[in-house]
Amino acid sequence: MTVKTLDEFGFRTQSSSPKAAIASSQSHQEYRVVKKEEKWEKSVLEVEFPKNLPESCILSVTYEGEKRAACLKLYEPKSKRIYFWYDNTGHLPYCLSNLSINELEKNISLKNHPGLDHLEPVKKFDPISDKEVNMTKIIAKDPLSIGGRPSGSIRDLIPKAWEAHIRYHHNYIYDRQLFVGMPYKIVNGNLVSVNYSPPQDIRLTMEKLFENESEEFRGYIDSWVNLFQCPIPSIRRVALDIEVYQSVSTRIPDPEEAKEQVIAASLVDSDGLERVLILRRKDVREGGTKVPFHVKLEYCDDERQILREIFKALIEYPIVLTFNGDDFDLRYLYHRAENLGYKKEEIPISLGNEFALLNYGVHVDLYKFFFNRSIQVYAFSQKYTEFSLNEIAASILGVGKVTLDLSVSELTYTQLAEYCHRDSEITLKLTTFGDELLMKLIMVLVRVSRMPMEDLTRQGVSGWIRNLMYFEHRRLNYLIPLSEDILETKGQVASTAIIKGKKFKGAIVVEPKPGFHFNIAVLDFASLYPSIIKVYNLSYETILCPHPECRSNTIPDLPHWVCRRKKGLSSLLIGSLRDMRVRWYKQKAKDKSLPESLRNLYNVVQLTLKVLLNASYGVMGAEAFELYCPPLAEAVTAIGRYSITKTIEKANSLNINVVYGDTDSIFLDSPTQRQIDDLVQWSEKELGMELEIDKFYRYAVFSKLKKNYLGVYPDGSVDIKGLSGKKRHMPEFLKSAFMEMVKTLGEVKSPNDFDQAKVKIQAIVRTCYTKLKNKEYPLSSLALNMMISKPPSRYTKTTPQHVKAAELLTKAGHEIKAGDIISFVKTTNGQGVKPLQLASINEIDVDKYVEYLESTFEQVLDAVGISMDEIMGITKLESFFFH
DNA sequence: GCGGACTGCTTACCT
DNA sequence: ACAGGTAAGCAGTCCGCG
Repeated sequence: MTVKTLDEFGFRTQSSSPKAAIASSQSHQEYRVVKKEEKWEKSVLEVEFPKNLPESCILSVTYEGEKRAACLKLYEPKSKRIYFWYDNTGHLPYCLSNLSINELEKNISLKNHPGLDHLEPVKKFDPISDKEVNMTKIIAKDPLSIGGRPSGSIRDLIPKAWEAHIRYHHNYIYDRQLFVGMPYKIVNGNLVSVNYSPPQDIRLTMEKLFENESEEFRGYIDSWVNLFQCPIPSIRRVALDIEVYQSVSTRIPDPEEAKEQVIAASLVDSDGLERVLILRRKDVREGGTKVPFHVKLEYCDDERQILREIFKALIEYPIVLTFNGDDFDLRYLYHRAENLGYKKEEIPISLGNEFALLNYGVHVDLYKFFFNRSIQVYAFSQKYTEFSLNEIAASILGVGKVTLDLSVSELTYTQLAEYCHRDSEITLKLTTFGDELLMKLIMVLVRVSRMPMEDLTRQGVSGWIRNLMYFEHRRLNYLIPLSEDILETKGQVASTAIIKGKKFKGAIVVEPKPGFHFNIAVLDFASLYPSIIKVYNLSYETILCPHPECRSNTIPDLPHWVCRRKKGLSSLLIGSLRDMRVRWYKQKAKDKSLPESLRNLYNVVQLTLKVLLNASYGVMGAEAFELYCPPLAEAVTAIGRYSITKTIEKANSLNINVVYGDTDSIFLDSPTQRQIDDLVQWSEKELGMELEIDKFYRYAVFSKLKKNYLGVYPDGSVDIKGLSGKKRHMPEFLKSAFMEMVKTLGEVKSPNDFDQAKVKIQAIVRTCYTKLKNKEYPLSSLALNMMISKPPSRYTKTTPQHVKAAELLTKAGHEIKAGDIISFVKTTNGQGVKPLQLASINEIDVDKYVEYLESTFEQVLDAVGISMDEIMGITKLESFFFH
């Protein structure tokens, strides 16, 4: 029997899937896993099914096509295994119509639809009109009948269908109000929630912290505390990586064709087992490196043996980790197995167009998760800037991939083993470092977003927030609105963006006061936009609400008004999450009096909230977001502009000199503690916003440019924002010269020290200049490294320099794909650029590099009263004499 | 036929 | 497929010019 089909995901359907014999909840055997050795040979898993299951955690919810039922994947921590539970409540897919049953019954094609089960009247609360509405629930036998078929789906047969776009397995979670990531039991075949209650001291602290909030708001806080405090089980898992023979070394093997042999695979698990499977081949060179002692090297004469061992792991481990397994490893294995004569039901993988899922456990593709911008920026503070396993592992773990001089096909067995092993070793480590930070982050995100782990790790933050909001709609029996209806009733934006092509006005950037300023205090609003959403009751249903009496409750700078009668959903959700982070988790994460493990946990929650909160405003202004509401997004930024403007006015009235500010921050020149306190109190009282000291600089340097400055902390470390010398694409020689200058500026303690610094900086520039002129820098340090964001052929409007270089590379036989970093140098001949790989030192355009040197240093030096022209004048003169 | 003024494209950054 | 605002460098176009 099959485990599930993936129609629900909108996948290309595999007609059948591997034979994981799983009894239904009606089964009466004891729960235990039976591995039959003879079955293993076919990679077939047999599980006798639990009628009872001790406390287990829901990792995932899917739809099982053959059983026509939702299926839960539960992780039981003692046996460290996954158990399935199928819905036994008779839950069916449905959508909603505003037509009555009578009206719908006149619709012949609906009435005769083979997938139609029955019709049912329901009352829903419509948040847009703020009224109860009568609707009809159209209940179907299977999800595809509602929607998803190219034609003839129920949702296409009626004039307007609500909630028909929601994936069935998500819908099931909402209707059952399932807490994914939380503990449940199976008792007599039924799913039973295990109640968790946080320790009393935490409950009391929360009560105290939020005693002034409404009961409604406190309700949200309570439910979050449960989710965040409930212990997270450590989940048994394995990292998988395969190597494929390459006939042409620059060509990546095609996973759809899977023509070449799988020559190696490694499986590194969380219990310390590390295996490498190596295919014996002809003509493999002898020798090579030593593979670490603890790694189990297994030579296989037949490629099928390798696949069999991998498939065994795929039906054994609750979580399988890969790096790009969706697009490569699992896809390749699937088609390779087919090519080798495996039947579909013998392969424990289900392929979709974009995903590769497992029939037993949960496949987490770490590439997808790390690629998520929110994770990159907010959870890892931009620690990694490229998305290769090597880059990510090197910057997070300090260990990268094994570097190869040859292609994998040319390696000796042990070299190949070492290479392959390292990949899965670091893949696993990405989930174990920092006390399993990443797994915990995923689990907490699963809990907050109420989303299955497979979906969560593959979707963007807008998907998470949508799911969270939908879940809440269902809890309150709110009709989930159609995006088009929000847009129609909430109309157009009222502000104009400064940038062409943008939809509405954004934040204010204060004109910096050029020069250096000693003793700078930087104040900012704690989570400005989420605070605004909370304090101003912003939500798609409260902005421009239908009540005449609310029209006077307007937003500064805009004609929009906000509801007075009712609290907005997103205001409550985002507001409560914001408060949890600011008032509790952020502080606890820093509390040195707590044991490290606890602090760690608080940090995970804090980071999770950061990710969600930072995106909460952005999604409201993103067309692809299902609850997209432009007037709401522009209201947030308008109130933001109002807040910072009023705060600057107040600061000025307190005689504080504001030298710079951006969106939610203000830079104050030598304020007294008293002045700061006054300002903070004023903000709390007049704006209802928490203004706090973010950082303090011994001195800061501003040019006339916005978003460009340098701040020196009291300990001499330097904060650099926006300056060219720090930008990723700048050549290495320039970045290191720039950093030398920065270090010199870090030593400046008082205005008088600039004279001394000037002498040192002059020397730095001189050295750099002479080395350039004498071509003493290695070619690679002269290379600009720029990302190519789309394939070279898609640049139709202009051909930027890095694309020219990419074209030259393509001609030379390299494959260039979107996201690649193109390294190129400036040359005097040809098109003015050449890819690093094809250039030589004597065609370098030295003058161009001198220009870069000048402009980069100028950004900082002009502001501290050091003239770059003067330095360059002297430098050029000197170098003239030296020649 | 050429150079300056201008606009637009692209990337990288800030909040 | 979270937003808008800013900067640098370059590509491409237009216009004037005996």
